[in-house]
Amino acid sequence: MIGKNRAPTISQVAIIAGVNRSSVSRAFNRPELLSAQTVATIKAAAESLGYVPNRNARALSTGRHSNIGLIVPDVANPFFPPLIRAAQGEADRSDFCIFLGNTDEDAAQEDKLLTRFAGQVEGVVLASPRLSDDRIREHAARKPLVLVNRDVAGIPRVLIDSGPGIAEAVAHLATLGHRRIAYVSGPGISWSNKQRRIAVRKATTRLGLEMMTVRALVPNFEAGQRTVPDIIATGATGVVAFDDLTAQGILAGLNERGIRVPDDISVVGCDDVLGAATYPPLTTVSNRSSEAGKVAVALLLDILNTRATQDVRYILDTHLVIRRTTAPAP
Amino acid sequence: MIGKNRAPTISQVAIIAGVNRSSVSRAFNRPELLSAQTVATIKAAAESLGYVPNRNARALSTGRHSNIGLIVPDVANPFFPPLIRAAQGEADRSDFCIFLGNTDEDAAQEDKLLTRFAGQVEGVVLASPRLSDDRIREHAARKPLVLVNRDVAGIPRVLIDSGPGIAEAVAHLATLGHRRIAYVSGPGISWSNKQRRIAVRKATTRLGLEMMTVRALVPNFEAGQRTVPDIIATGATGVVAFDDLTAQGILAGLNERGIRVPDDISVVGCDDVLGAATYPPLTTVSNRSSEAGKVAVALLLDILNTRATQDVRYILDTHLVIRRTTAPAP
DNA sequence: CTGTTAGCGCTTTCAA
DNA sequence: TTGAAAGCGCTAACAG
Repeated sequence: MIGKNRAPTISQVAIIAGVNRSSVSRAFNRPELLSAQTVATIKAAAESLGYVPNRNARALSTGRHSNIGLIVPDVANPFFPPLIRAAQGEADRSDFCIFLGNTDEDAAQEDKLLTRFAGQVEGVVLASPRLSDDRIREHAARKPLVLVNRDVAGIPRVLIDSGPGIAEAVAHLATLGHRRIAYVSGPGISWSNKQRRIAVRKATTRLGLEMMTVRALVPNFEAGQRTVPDIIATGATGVVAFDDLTAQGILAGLNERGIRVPDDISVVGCDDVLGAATYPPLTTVSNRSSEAGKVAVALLLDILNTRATQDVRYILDTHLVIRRTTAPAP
Repeated sequence: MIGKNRAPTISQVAIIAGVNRSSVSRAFNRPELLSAQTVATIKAAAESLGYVPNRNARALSTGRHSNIGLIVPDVANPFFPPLIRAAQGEADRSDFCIFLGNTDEDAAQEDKLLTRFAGQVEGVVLASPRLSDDRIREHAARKPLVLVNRDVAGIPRVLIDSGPGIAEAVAHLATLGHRRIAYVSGPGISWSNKQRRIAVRKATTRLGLEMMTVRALVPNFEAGQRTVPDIIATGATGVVAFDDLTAQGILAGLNERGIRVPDDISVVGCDDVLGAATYPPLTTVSNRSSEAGKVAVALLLDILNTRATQDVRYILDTHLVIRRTTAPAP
């Protein structure tokens, strides 16, 4: 029988150290209130038992769990792992643990996880939530909440603004002589998608280009690939895709039909999650998801510390990363 | 001031429902012990307050947290997100929450997280741990532990065996008439690399093929791309790469030089982390990291339920996934 | 069926 | 500088 022995408690330490339980507690939290002698004895006793404070019990009495929740729509979407990793690192610096939640892009699941986390976390970071604004506000009213890539007034949020990057991308295409630009959209509910579509619209209008929209139902490789006929139908020579996965699918679909990139058509991705790992290497918009994760956690921790609500709207700018899927219009 | 209101407690519900606190508890955990009437009243009261049981407090009294830990070396390594996602899904089915830990491939960090999780989780899944066997055993003695891709006798573990998949790959190439096979290796220190190289060696020997090894220093796109001249130099018509990232780099490097895949040369990857997202879609060896995550959690949950130690050694075989980078030898 | 009574492991006044 | 006692929110015998 392994793993069945209960962890040593504060009382056991107290007994073998010959002190009261409260002293043991102090030895760990406010050692300056105790004589160096006592602290030493207690630490030694604790050490000998392999005692490690039960964070759970501590939380019950203090209300401070030193846990935060992190909820993402899809762990396996390459946009999120860097964000998760950075969030994790930032939490770690403050001795916080992270509860990870995966919602499968489902609002109901978000709700479920949020309530399941209740009572175990001090606050949560909600990345790209699918929940309605109202529902988000309700949750925020119960517990500190930081949003990533969702712009709800009054709720602290960190937003990756693809605007500048997209504007650069369109300008880049215009410079290369492209006059008809197709935007291949992502999920309709997504804040990012709306933002990107608008950015393309604005840039094309300003530069006097034509813009068409092609709909990809979900942001992934296959969906991108399937949009290729529609893209061809638009007669566009420049394509801006919702994200890199979609762009990669488009690349594949184009290649399949013998349409050369960038000779016949130029393609720009968004989020730079594939690095240079496509062929040809994808021109794309930088994503900064890792910074977003770090900042979101830092913000949450700050709110937790100051116990003050902050209506922060933290913007991370993006820029264009030119690789080899863009070239002069044919 | 948002997010400062304490969550409603069982006592508040009890008061407005006009019952004892224990009845409220029963209404949620053992409703069959109460009259339907009482349950209804209580549920209504709870609902009106927005009461949700505090899992933390429950855990303190029952010893069951319904939380597990999941520790991985690097969230951003594409091998892990599917594992994490599947683990999460499996835990979710049993209403378990997951603490996620990232160790940056660092044994000390593993230790740290393991103790930080103590008292908050019932057990943990350790993926590809860097800790010593002894240390792992110590941790396993305190709390149920399931290992992924680490073979320590006596500790329940799930192992992904790339051997069969690689053997299939080589056989597949042989069937297609390839006689000279190049293995593009991964990092020398890696256990997986060793395992895979040996598998290629064994299969080529058995089938009477020639095998050459080409060294890629790190397993990524650029390194793979840089091996192309060496690959060409070997005169091999079939290539087995350490992993998909390397294979993708090779694809790009080949394409750059006008060498057609699969017409001129066949390429096989390993780990199937890219799905069909390369062009041409990559023939590769399945990795099953997602199943590993699912199985590991299921195993852990089972151990938790039965409260019995099980010396399980769960092997996940791999197989060849034939896509479009392999064809008859020229 | 439902209330009473002890705790779970730890922190935190309040006294001494 | 240390101990005593109350309590965080919930569960679990034990009565009734």
